[in-house]
Amino acid sequence: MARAATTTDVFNAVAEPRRREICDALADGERPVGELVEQLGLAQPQVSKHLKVLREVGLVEVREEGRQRFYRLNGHALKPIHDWVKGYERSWNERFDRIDDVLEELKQAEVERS
Amino acid sequence: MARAATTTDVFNAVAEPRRREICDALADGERPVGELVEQLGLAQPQVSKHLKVLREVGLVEVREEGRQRFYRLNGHALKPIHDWVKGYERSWNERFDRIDDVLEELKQAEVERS
DNA sequence: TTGACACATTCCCATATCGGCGTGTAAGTT
DNA sequence: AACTTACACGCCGATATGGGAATGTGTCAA
Repeated sequence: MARAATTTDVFNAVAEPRRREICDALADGERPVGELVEQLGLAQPQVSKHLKVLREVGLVEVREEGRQRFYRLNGHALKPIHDWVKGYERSWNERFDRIDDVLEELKQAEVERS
Repeated sequence: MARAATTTDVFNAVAEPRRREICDALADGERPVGELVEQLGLAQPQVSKHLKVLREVGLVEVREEGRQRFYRLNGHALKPIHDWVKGYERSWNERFDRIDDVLEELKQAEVERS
């Protein structure tokens, strides 16, 4: 078996840096392909291909208007990534250390109560 | 050019489901390879290979003890993913809607003050 | 109709992948 | 020393990739 297709899930789709850049460029509203081509400095076909991948995993949606196609982001599709990573947030977020302290105190209180 | 190496960054390393499973298995403490093999139901060589990828991107670290190698997670390496995804959190987290409301109120107050 | 424009699709190709399988290597056991 | 255990590493093969380049398709303009 080879590596999983980029269109398998959002994790794979977003592993590609250019695809993340596209998301970023789409963060504050829809954009036609041409504008993305300019902004990313990539050839138009590659941008279209990246957009296709993003479409297939539901990260972007298209609106056709004349000969232009406006792509907009569907950030909701990123939730699975967020959900998975969130579990490890404790590693760098010291705010959780304080929660740990509180939990520890509660546990102590429990012990003392029994 | 082909697809970026899995060892390029954490995004690529974690795109592989089994590698995420390994992280999950390591979430609550270090484990020897054999235990991971059991838990994941994968062949030992593949687990070792996955671990190597995770090591190269700094997601896991090893501790040698006799003929065993205990791997532990370094969740901090996931921060880049979290940071990137967090920017889109607004899409699914309604809590941000309330923040938007607050910002709107502040803006209104600013307008009224001037 | 002809042409220009905005994209999408296709072909080509060098490359890295993941799993299967066999083998190396160091540590512990008898 | 011979054997076993716990891993790491190597080779193989089918496959999808991403960029380059060319071509196809639908829309608007003259």
